[in-house]
Amino acid sequence: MPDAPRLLLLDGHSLAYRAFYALPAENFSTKTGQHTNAVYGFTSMLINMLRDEDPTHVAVAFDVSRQTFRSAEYAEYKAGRASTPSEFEGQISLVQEILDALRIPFVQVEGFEADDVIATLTTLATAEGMDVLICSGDRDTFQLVTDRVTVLYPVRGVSEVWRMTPRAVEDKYGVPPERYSDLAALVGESSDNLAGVPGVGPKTAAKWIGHYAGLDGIVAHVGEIGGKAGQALRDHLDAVLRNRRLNQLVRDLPLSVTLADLERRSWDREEVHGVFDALEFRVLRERLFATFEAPEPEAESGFEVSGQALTSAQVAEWLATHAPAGRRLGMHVIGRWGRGTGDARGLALGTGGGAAAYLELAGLDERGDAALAAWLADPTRPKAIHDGKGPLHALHARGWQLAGVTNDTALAAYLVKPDQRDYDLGDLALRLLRRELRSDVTDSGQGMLDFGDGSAESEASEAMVTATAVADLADALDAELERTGGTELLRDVELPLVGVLARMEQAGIAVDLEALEALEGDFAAKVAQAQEDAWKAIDRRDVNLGSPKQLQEVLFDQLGLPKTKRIKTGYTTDAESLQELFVQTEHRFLEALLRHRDAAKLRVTVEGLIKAVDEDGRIHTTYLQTVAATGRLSSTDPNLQNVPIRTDEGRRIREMFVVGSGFESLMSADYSQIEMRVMAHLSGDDGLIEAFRSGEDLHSFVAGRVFGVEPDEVTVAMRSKIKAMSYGLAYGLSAFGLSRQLGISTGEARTLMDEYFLRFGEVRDYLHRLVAEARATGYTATMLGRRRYLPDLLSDNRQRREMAERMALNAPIQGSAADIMKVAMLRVDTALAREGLASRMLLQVHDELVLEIAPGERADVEELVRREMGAAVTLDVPLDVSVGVGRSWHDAAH
DNA sequence: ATCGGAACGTA
DNA sequence: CGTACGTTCCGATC
Repeated sequence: MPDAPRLLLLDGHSLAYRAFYALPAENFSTKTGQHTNAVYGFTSMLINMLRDEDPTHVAVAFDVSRQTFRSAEYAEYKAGRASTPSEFEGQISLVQEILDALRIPFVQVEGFEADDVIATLTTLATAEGMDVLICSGDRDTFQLVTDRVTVLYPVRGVSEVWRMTPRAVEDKYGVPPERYSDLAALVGESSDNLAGVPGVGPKTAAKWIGHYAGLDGIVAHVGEIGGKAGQALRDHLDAVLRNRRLNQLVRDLPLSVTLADLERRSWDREEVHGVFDALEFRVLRERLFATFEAPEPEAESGFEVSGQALTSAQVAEWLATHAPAGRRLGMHVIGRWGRGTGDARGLALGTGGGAAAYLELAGLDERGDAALAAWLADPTRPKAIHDGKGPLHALHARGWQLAGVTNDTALAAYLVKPDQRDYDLGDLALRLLRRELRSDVTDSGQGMLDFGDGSAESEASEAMVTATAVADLADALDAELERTGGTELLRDVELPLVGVLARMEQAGIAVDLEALEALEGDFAAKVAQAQEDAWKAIDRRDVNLGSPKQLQEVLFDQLGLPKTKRIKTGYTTDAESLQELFVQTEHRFLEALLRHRDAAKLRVTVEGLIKAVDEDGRIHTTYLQTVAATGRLSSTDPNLQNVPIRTDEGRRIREMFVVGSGFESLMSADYSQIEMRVMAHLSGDDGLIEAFRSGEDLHSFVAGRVFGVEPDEVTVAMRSKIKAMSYGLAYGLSAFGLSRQLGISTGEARTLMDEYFLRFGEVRDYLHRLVAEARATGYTATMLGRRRYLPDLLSDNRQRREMAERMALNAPIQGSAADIMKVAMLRVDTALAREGLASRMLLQVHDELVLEIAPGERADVEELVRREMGAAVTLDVPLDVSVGVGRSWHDAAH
């Protein structure tokens, strides 16, 4: 049975007004200065309603003027309301322009309120057997609620609604919807300037209504009601009856529209574009079209694949037929990989047109191997693959090279939407192709797919479907990247980087395992001693020092120490707070606990590294290229991007990373202050640019300017304050945050920031511009055009919005630095090969590269690295590279 | 067995 | 109430 038709009715004025107060007006205005926050919020709600409720009919009701039959009866009706803010002016007519473009009728009747129109349409619609949804911020509409009529009442700005069903009204107010007006009359409605009975709230009113079956009953028995409340009711009975007359909605207005006029119609694309363009609603327009023109991915079908298992003898011919010059194949490798190596068992190839093939790699003879190797290694034979670094290891392990990869669908999807947590092929196929990774494989040869084993056969089939999907997805993502300006980034940076990273992973870095194990023992002894001391200090041995919960019990219950910062699970026991407590109380337990924390952390770090040492005595990390939303790499299993360096004890761990046999030394090359340099360049700030060009110490230079002293008069304290502030800038640091970090007052921090921006004003302008542009376009972009989408910039939730603003500030800076480092890695890699050097890159730590230097190559490599890293991009400031060399990573530090 | 929170290491 | 990560441990939950 089809669903009953559903009518959605919106109260245009009340929703726009809600939106106006939910979204900050200063963040929503057009170039011409017209504020649009109310229009934006209303339209956003409208889109959500259309999407979530999928109504068959829609209308929006508006108030016409303040003069209504209600104000005629009671001159004070709605009096005392603040006059409409100037920023709200004109926004109602803009809402109506949008409705026109969307072909949604709006209805208004002179002398009546929007709610009366809604009540009338509700009455008409229910008589016709329709379900009705009312979206209004006016509680008077609750009187309309029935089994078939639901009110959606916005709460918390415009992001959430309460669904007021009969049950919900009863639960909330203790009366059924048809008695809600009685309750409101008794209690009063301050927003309408209708006073109720003093001292009577919803609870009392509901009790009376229940007892006397409504307001009529209450009036009939008004003399029986005792107590102060009863007397108050008798004193104010006229007002109550007046309230009741005024809050009664009119359900039989003469209207110029019929229900048939309210049926949803398709809109005119051009007109919608025009209106949204004028309002500069780029993000919202995307959402509108995404919601209504590309319905939720619903798999229409699987992939039609005509596949065959190839014998060695067939490989060359199949490739010649199905991958003629220039024709890209999707590939999928079956195997295992990790820690810089792997193994491949099978390879599936798909044309995307339907033809697919599968090869058992172990079974290939020389001829098949040669044919495959030639195709794989040929840069002019295009391939697409999904997350190809692992498969690359697997192919390398079998002696094959891979070239000509023109798309990696995981990387491409990452560039299109870098905030996703993973890039599962099946999800991408569903989203972009609307197909399921389902096998509709037909056997194109006679029994060619018969491996004599059902599971092998289905594995081969699935692999061919996957290869086909990769081919199709690659095409779709090519188009998507072209649209969003990511083509070059994929082709020139991310794709070539895959091979570089694979070689770095494969190389790994040598460690001194014996020394590492000795270090573990050392740290373990420190942990034991610290634990002993801590236990002794509190005279008990049953406390797990690694358990925040048990620590809270000890610190705040047993020892009665002052409470620290609140967190979800109680009070924090983080190192900073413990340190503060220690300064206050000098309790021995705290000292021992902090010592235990440090040692325990170092011990587990070392343990993790020991576990990660491979048979070749080296640690092979895995770099993730599609994880960090800003474009950085991340390192895992183990993470070699967070090896301690800040403390002496921690640095001992870096001594364990050493040069491997056959090499002469380790070299560390890092960019100094790359993010500040990016900021100087992108902001064009003369002062900051001069700071870098002068070659003086950056923080001293800046401090000198801010404090108005000569560079040699800058004190250590001045420099460190400025250093903290400079670094904080790129993170969206607030005056509050700065004050907390520096231990100064907020006022002092504010003054410091003001002074800073007085001297480096273009930096502030630039940072503001970043956020404003991101708000307008919906995304930020790095120097190489890497985008990050931040829809929360328009959230009505302040916390989310401000978080997004800090992300918008940071993403282009951190991301541009990441771009530069990626280009540098490609250049260094290429130059090492070109110059025939045997030295190689091992690690990348965001702004640092670690290389292993072959005998006699030190000077050449140093020159090469300085040159290539320094020339990765051309900025208005120099890109300084500092280089150090030594037998260990620690010794190579500088 | 799996998950979220807290804590902490890096840039 | 400063961004971006990954790992470990605990303790609740299944």
